[in-house]
Amino acid sequence: ENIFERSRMAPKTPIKSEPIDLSKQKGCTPERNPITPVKIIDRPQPDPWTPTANLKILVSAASPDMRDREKKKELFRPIENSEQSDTPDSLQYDIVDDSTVDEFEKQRPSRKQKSLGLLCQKFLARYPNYPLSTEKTTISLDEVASILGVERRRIYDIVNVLESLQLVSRVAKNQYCWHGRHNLSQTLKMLQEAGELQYGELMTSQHKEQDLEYKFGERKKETIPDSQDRPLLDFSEPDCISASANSRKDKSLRIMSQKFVMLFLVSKTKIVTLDIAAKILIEETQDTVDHSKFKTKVRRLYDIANVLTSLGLIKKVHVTEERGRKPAFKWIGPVEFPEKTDELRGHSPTSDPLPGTQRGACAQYHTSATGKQRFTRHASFNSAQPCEATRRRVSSEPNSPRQERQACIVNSDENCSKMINLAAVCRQKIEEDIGSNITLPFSLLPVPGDSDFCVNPLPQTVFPVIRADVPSFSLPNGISSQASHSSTAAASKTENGKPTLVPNQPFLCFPSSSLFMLCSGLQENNLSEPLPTAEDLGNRSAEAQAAVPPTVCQKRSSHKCSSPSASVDDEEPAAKKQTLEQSDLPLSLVVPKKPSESPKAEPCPGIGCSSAVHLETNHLDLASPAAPEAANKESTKPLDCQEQEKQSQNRDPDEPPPGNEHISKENANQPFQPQYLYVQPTAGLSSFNFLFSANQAPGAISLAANQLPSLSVPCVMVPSAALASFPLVCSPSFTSPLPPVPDGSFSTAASTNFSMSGLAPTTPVFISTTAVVTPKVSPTPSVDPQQPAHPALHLSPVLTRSCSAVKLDSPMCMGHPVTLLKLQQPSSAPLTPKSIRPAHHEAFFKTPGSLGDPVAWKKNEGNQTRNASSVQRRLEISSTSPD
DNA sequence: CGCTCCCGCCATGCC
DNA sequence: GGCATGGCGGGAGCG
Repeated sequence: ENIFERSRMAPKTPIKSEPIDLSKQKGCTPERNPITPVKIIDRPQPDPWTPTANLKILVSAASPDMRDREKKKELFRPIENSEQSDTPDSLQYDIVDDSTVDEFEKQRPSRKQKSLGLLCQKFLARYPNYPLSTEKTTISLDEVASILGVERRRIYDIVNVLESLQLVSRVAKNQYCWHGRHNLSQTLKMLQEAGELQYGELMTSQHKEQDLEYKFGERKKETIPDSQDRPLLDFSEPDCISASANSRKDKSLRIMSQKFVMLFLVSKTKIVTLDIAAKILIEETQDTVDHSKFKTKVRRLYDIANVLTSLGLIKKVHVTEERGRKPAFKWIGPVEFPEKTDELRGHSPTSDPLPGTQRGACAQYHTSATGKQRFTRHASFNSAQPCEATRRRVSSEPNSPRQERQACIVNSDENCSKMINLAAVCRQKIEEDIGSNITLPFSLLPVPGDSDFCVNPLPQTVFPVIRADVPSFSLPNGISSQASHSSTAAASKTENGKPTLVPNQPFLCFPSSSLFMLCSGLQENNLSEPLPTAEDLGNRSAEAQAAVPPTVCQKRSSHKCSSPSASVDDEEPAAKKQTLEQSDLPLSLVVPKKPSESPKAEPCPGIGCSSAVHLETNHLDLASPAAPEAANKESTKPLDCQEQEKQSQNRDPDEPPPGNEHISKENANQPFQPQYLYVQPTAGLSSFNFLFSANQAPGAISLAANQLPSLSVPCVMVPSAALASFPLVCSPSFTSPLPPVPDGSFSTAASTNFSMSGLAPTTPVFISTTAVVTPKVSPTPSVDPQQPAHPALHLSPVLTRSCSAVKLDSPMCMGHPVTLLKLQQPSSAPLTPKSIRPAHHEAFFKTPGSLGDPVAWKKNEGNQTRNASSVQRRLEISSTSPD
């Protein structure tokens, strides 16, 4: 044994070659037999090449114990020790150094050397970050395991995480294909988008963990009712939604990894503490997490974190909170992702290195599809699942149980189709939900300054956001192409500091219960996005949804991070801040301060169901939209961010962070806080509640001048029919003389104008305390302007939160679902869809009756405005009414 | 002592 | 029944 060891040692230097050698492996060599290799020993050695190979063999042969012993022995050797000493603790992340690492490890049996992180580094060192697209590198688990001298089990841990980021994909049994980082940015982008949808604002605002935790728990319950953890993005695995999902908690590690990454991407601070992450990730939405489970989750997170650390995506930090110091991880990877669906990176961008890369397919699909595809709802919908099933089967070719993965890889077409299907489904859903009533109802809710929650992030359920362009709203042309253009254009404009978006302000509609948060800074950006016409909505809805929300989120995040370039700088400060302040809470979720407060409390069964449905759709959406989005919108994002920053600067008062808590803090500091938009999808599309932050300073409003009132939009709530009774309420505070925006602008004038053409009759308009938003109702072709009253009808499906809220609060509410106002022109609002609020929603939904008099509302509003001042004003209809 | 997290048992699922 | 995966958590290394 000793001999072996020695031999190893010696070669080690040469070992460096190993990686190279491995490279040889590239080119999927069939040799590598995908077949389950017989245990290491058996497997034929691919490379006799160097002595290393022999070593490998030996190693493989040797039992772990043997190795350990040997290592230990070696340790004792003086020389070796000296060498070892070199390797301080640092297991550097240098991928390249694997050779050194190897040595160290070998030499030292120490635990560290066996760490998964180190192992991962070694693993990564073996493969090029950006492999030539032409070559395929296959990874044989057994080989790698033997080479690295670890058990296969460990390799699985690594591979699963890598797979979650699409750095590798499973090709066959025991065989993975190395993709490298070509797609990493895309993957991250997708995750970010998905994360925004799921976790929405949670992360953005800095909250205390507790809050987060609670929120998460609640959310999950609500939003994710059924789902266990499904891969948000199932890159390779299509199965997510499909039935297979459940089996074996499939790949929970991968899913966890994705979620974990999502948390970072969504988090403003980019710091996530393990415990929060664990709580969030704990499937059990159900009751409080058991301790044991929590513990287990944390262990898993460590595993994931080690791999991510090796990838250079995160680093460990500590967040000090009141409670004490907590372990946390900070995202040090890319924050901004190029818009392009293509590779952002120089590396083989356009051509997807990965044959099956969904993205590529998606992108393509996207472009072409965006043009205008309409999928029949059912058809698409139906097709979707079948597709997957088919896919699996088909893909199953590789007998590996995980055919899915293969499918992904192998069948790019399938992926594309899948994506398409998803998109179609999304649309359908949107269309259905919104249906004739496409009009986006807005519920204006006064935001109480103190409301705990600002925004509740909806974990998953974000529905596709629909952008409504006021002007173009109905325009057929609007289609995706426009949207993309406009969005980009808008973005660019915004960068210039001009709020050009005006005409097309996107609206986000969230069917189910999604909340949107608007950040002042963000708003502009959001606004910047072109509003799609109604049709666009339908068509693009899926895309838009995915795209929009994310964009918003990013923007928010960008606040701090700001531009990508800036991000780096920002990050550190942010981190510091966090540590210093509290912000350490990596994830800032907007959650009701008190869990108890959260209206959601317990998910109502009914709600759960509804939500569940949504979820699925969402998932679908996520997957599909993401890709397309990237192409169209992403471009805007960065810009947005910048703009935001600019804006923020200009605005001075505005605060970047949307989070309520955030707001609270910020508010304290700054008079004007960002406004939020709340969109509550609870009732499904039928009732949308939008909240606009009330805080806007008049000046902010002025921004609106552009047609992009969004920035300044305070809070607008459009109550349901109940509200109808109320014509429009303008917050008194609303002094800003902003030039009334033509249509949807929120300007005061607008408020007066509120009468929506379509909605006018019933639609009540609400204006937040400070600002008034008038949803313009542009005649939306698809939407029924007139139906505003109907929303209730729609509500039924939506029940989810609203229902819960209703249930909780007052059944009455149920009866009156929120009336939707059609916002034709969301334009004004830079809404970011985010999570939904739980309890608060209730308030929203409450009909005036339940709430009390409309007058009461008004009063409330007035009060709120007074009280709330700049701080977030939430529409707390509930506050007054609830009890 | 608490944070990390290695290690490997064993369940799950597919041949 | 064998094998591939991978969930899981005991318990030990480490600071």
